[in-house]
Amino acid sequence: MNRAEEDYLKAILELEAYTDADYVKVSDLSARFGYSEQSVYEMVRKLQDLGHVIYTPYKGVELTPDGTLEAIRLIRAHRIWEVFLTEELGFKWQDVHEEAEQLEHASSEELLKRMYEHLGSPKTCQHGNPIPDFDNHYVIPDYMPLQAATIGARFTITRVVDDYQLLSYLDERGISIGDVLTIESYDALNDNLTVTHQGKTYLLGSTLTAMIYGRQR
Amino acid sequence: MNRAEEDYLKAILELEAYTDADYVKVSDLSARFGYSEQSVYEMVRKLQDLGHVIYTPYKGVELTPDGTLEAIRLIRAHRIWEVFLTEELGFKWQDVHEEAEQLEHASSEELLKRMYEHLGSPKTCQHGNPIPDFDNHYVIPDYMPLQAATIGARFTITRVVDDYQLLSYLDERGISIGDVLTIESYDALNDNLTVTHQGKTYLLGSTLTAMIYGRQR
DNA sequence: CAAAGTTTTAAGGGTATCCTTAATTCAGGA
DNA sequence: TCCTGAATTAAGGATACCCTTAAAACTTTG
Repeated sequence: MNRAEEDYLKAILELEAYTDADYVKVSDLSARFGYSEQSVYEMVRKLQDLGHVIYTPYKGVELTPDGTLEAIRLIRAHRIWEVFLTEELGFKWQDVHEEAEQLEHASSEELLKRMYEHLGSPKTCQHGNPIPDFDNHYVIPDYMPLQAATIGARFTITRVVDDYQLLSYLDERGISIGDVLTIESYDALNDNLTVTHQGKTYLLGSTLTAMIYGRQR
Repeated sequence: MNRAEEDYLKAILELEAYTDADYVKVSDLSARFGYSEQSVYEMVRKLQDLGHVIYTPYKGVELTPDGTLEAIRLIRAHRIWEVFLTEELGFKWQDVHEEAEQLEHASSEELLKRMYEHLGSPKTCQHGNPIPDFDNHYVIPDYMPLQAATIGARFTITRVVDDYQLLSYLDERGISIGDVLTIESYDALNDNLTVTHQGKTYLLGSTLTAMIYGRQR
């Protein structure tokens, strides 16, 4: 397992999860990495030879059980590092992605296990994404996007997309996971949602409301 | 700066320090890495083109100021990680070298600065090697090898070579940096030094006594 | 069901980092 | 000083992972 292979496997799992499909298109991987499709084909063939993926022409790539495990291992590593960087070293949550991206490829299982315990075995990273346990149970909870919340509801944020702009916006306003928003109104014309958070009112466009997930009641 | 370049620069600094010479031989680097001499020549030429080293045929390689800084940065990273792994995660000191070797290439300056503070700005790693500060002051203290200690002296361990066998030996016996050994006797025939540590007596061969450094009084 | 669009494969390149084998050049001891 | 062994350079290869351009195969849609 080297860096390139690991990046591909993780990307395949993430795209699978994101698009909710069993197959990931070569063109999607190509777009994701900014590599040519030819390069992706070559790597996909290699990963298939190594038994990590199965590639069906004109359908796409799917992870084998083996490849899934590797990908989950990387996602776990990534999120454990993210927690460490924010919780212990005081990094802002919008600044940890790149660091974790490097570290996840440089840490042994033993190290990650110890880190995980050291951090108190957190169930999610600070973005609200679940941290797969060391038995590789990885279920993505099905939260509701803020976009879909109903007027008057109280909406608890459980997960936000790891997007620099969004995270910075929320950080500046002191909004984080677990906080409650009250849905005040929706302006259909401008596609703006008005919410209140700890006494303050915010106008959120659909770009933001599509990236914030939670539960309403 | 990529992994290969970084490894070379660090190796050059370490070999310079180890052999106490201004120049490092290509053959030494070749032996150190287990690469062919030809490969080392190629990399040395590349590092010279990049301005990190100066290579004088038939003399050897020396680091430029720029190359020295890079190498010191890596050594600092390595040692900061070693402290973290032993102090915070409870790794045994003989088990941290490989982990740190990976992590040192995956951590930004910002991360290292935060780690360093988080660890309480330690002056040395747990092997007693100095951690260069962020102004890149790096002076290797000139300790006496245990080998050279005189009979009857009390010898304080200040540094041990990062060697798996040695570290395991010391770990099993609960001997670490700062501990005091009393030099009992020397058996010239078998080149064995007898020392006592916390009431227990040990017979140390020259392989070990050459890798333990300290101060005597 | 055929054209249009997408996906796949083929062919040929480039760079980085390693390799081996075989000259050639130099330094230091006899 | 000359010779020998060590150090250096040259030449040619391999693999990994990226690239572009272009042809071929397939899918989807009008």
